[in-house]
Amino acid sequence: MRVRLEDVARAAGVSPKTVSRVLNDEANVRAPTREKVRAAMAAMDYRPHQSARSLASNRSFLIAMLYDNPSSNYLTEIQAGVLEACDLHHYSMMVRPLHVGEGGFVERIDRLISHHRPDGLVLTPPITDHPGLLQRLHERRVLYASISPIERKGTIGAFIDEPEAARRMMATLLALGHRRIAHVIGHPGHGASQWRLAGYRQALAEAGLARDPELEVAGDFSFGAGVAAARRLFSLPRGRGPTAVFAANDDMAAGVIWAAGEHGLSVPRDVSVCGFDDTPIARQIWPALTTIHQPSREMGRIAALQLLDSLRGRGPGAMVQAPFSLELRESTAAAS
Amino acid sequence: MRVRLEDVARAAGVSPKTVSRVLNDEANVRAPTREKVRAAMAAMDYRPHQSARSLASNRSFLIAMLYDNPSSNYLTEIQAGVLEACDLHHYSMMVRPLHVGEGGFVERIDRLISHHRPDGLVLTPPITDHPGLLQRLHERRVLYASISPIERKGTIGAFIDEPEAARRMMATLLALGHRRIAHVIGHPGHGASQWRLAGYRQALAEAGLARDPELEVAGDFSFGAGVAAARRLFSLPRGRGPTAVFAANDDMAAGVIWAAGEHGLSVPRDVSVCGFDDTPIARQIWPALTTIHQPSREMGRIAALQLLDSLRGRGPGAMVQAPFSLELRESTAAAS
DNA sequence: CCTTGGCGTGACAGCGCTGTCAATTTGCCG
DNA sequence: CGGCAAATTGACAGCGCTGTCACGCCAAGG
Repeated sequence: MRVRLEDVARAAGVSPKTVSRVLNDEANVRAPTREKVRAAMAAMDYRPHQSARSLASNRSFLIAMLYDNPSSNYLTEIQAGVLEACDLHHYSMMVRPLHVGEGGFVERIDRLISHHRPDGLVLTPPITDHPGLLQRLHERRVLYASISPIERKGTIGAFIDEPEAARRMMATLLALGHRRIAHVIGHPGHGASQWRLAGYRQALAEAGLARDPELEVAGDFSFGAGVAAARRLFSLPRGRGPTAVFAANDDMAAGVIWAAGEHGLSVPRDVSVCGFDDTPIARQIWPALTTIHQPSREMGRIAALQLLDSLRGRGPGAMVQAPFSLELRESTAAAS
Repeated sequence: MRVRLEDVARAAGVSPKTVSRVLNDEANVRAPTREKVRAAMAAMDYRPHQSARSLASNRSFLIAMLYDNPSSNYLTEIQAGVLEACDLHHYSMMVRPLHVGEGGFVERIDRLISHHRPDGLVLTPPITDHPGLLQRLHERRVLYASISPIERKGTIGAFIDEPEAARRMMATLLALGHRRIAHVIGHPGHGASQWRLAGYRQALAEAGLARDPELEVAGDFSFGAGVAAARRLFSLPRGRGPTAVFAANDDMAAGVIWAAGEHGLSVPRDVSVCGFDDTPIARQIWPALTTIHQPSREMGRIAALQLLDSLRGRGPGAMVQAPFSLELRESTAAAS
């Protein structure tokens, strides 16, 4: 039979309740007692039974991560970060793919919560911004952390300064002499799309350049959208086309480069291309992509830690800003 | 307060134990009773409390998926499949990244099992083939399903006929007139590497072509390894270099195409390139990659279903063969 | 010196479910 | 219709832990 809390208590010469207190880092245990219990736990290699703890304390020690995001690179990074945080506090993590548009989206999550009873959720874009869901979570008093939500106020989690990052990217292109810079916009439901577009526009304005609606092309973060957008851009009459394309993420940038090949354009000689996110694909295409590096894993970790802090009653948790960096690679060059 | 099993029992006019029986699909409940209970459950929107079930029955209703694989595309697919199967049977899934080479690898899993007590595991390559781990799992009597393990005997899970797939790919290249075909080998620890190499060699033999050691280049499934391998291949003197490169996976094939760009070679005009796995990158590079499509998600689902079957005492579970298909795209053409 | 109050600890009763085993009912046969 | 085995149902005692509350102790204040 496995070691139970009761066994530890007997070995340490204290009551089960005291062992429980030590296990849960509760106050009001004298230091020597605490040490004695800790020693007994270690000596007996005691592993608390999570289900029993859950049943008795009405907590699950479980965090659920919800996503509706086609970018598996992004997701595994976030997931790894959340997992690190969970391990640190002996929580488990479960993951759940969803489809925001689908009927019964909120009900599906509701059922998930009833079934698995996670103590908290980690939301990723665009789930972070589903009003119906957020309201339901408030009603049910389910705590959650958000990664890069549109509305940061009153929410805990992690984000980067996206408009600033986009401006930085634009500054780089402008410094290379580009004046006709196109932007391939991300999925309309994502905050990232708005912010990156805003940064793009602001950079143009700051440089004293006029916005050209023809150079702002809709997309949805997918490779295919990048291809489609680029086809339109590269079909523009000479003089009205771009010398540089800033895609709102790497996948679309890869699509743009793909389409450049199709149109017989050489990157970066004929046209510069840059992306955003620094997913592995940025280094796996030719030429390697100039992009903004986003510390996804770190952001997952931070968000989960904030959530865990607030779950364990260690402060209210915060919305933490993470740093980004610009990765200058071979897909950008001076304007010809 | 939430609805408990006892409440359902009262509503249905039976004992709690009978409701429990219905909940667990046990035998020896008369059909009308079963229906009565089912109706009460539905009417009251009863959700069993997993922790209570776990505590009382000593099962966790949890499957853990273990991986040590850098390909996030592959992983999220498998993960999605496993999750589908888990949902079907109201199990939860947890995921755990690991590093096979690291010290304490087996102990780490041991601790994971003690802590979370999963009812079973789903293993992915190369964890499927770690002798120390498998022995430990047998000792602890932990059930597991494997995806594409080297040793299929006595194991449940899913696989595809890899040598046959590799042969099929080679047949395609041979039919295009290629005679000097290189192979970039996968990570030595993976069964897939052996099988794909074996299929490559067998196809050569069947075509009456001699093996050329210079054309079998070591790799490790990473993009970088593809680049390195291709640099060696493309530096071979004229006449000794390949007219086609069959990389053991898509990432390396992408690396080969990348290196081709570097060497001023045009794909597929100067050299044909093909991969294996059909991950998203196969369509996101230019030219799009001819490759073998592997139904990863389906394989994850099948493996998990086999595991669940055997966990729930519904038969012993089996090692199931899944179908593959050859995707002919733009990276291959007739030999020049 | 006696309160008062807070700290440290333990006794006890469940949390919501299932295993065990006994009680009851049913079906079937002679 | 009685008798017996099998099928069906229920009573009860936990699973391993924590919430609640009661108790004993000691320092500080009057």
